[in-house]
Amino acid sequence: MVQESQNWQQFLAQTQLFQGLSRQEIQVITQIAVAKTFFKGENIFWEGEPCDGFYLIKKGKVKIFQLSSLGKEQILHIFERGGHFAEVSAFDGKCFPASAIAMTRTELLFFPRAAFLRLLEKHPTLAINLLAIFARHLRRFARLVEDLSLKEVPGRLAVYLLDLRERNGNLDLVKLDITKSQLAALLGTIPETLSRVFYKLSSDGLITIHGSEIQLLDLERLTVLATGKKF
Amino acid sequence: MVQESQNWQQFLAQTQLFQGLSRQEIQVITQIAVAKTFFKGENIFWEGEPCDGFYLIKKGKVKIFQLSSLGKEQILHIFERGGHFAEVSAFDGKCFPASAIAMTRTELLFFPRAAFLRLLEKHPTLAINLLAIFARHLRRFARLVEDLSLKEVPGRLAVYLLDLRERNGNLDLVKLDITKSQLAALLGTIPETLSRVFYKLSSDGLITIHGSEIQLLDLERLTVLATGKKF
DNA sequence: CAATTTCCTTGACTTAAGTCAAATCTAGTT
DNA sequence: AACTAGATTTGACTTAAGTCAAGGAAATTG
Repeated sequence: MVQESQNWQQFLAQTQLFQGLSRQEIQVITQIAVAKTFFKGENIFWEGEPCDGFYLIKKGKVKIFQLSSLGKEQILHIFERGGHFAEVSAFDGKCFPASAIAMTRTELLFFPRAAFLRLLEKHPTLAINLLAIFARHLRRFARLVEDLSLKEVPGRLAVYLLDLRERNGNLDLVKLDITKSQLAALLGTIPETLSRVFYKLSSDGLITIHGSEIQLLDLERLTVLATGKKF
Repeated sequence: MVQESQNWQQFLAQTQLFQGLSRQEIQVITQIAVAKTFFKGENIFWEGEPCDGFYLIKKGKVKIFQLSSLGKEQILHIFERGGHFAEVSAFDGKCFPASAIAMTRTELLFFPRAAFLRLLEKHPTLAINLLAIFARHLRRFARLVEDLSLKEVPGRLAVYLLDLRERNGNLDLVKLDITKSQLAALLGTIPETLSRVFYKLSSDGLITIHGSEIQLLDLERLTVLATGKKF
């Protein structure tokens, strides 16, 4: 842990949360972090458990999700390298509002709550950074609610595909970076329904599908779908 | 405005956002606030408009909501006296993620964005307060997503009724403080469906209804419904 | 590379919830 | 108290999306 801290410091300085902090501050932060490793599929925490800190991803991919009593999954977000999660619980000290699972072998830095809160009080920059992060999460949630409540599955898929396109330099050929089952859980539906919606969009000429690669053929109609207007 | 500022100061000091600030700080804050009044039903802002500040409610009731292109409404939250909204947009400077309407005649204090951001940098207490507010909103949203995605309408209604009971000192006779149409929009459904669900719960013996007063007869089964387990 | 597991698709069916239209009911206002 | 605008309920119908079950595709692993 001690030798590695050199590597960490540069990494930490690049994250949303710790950006803008001085070397000294980063060094202090390094000292409170604890490394944890999780296997693929391993649970990091469950919804409802008490929270004792938050996590920063050094390597890997983490899924934040909720489960219904009947086993349906709603993915809230998927975090990758540099991402951090459970800051809200670490901040307010209440239980986790969702569960976390490592989607791949994952290396995390764990920041215990008490030390984190102390940092927060001492370093206003950190508080402002955290505000920006919370604001981003809130916007994401507002959009998720809008999608779940006011759009049908084809609309949500269109939103996702257009988003994916934008994230990948506006190329009309996009590649799904998660399985279709996971995509279904992210869109608030189930694999069977998603599969049928993919079929519908392709038979309507909006897209073509080859495995996980999807060609967006008709951006205009996809946009109409995504914004909810019913042609 | 100048004479009134005496009244305001005490009021501001009691809000979540400004609590813990000194008299001097409150005074500075008072000076940047602008009073605005809205009639019942008047629009305060629309989703997608650029944001130039946030609002604190002095009097009245404000509904924050999203509309689908077909006119369906999803209420995100209803704020009352002492509540504040649009802080996220004021903070990050992006467009409003939802619309706001005055549900009654409403008196607001408007805080322009630029002045607010300056305050935020100077007063760490304010930043911490705002973090707590954002955290609360995030938890509310996480729960809303869970309800919308993983629960059916009867379950969401049960959650609401049990919540309402708790807010009113655990009396089994609760009184709806919004119309049933608005409640439908809050639960992510429509009045017709809500009406049918009310009927079902009462014919199943879980509740009885007299207008806007609802007697909770079977807390156990209501809880089962609310937590999603299918009896 | 065979094997096993996980993922994806498809079909037949069920169901929760939305749509449309009309009849009531209610509360606030003149 | 009559009037009016909303709010609520109800009925008949449609539809999006979930369930269950089975077959095929793809990917991981020993």
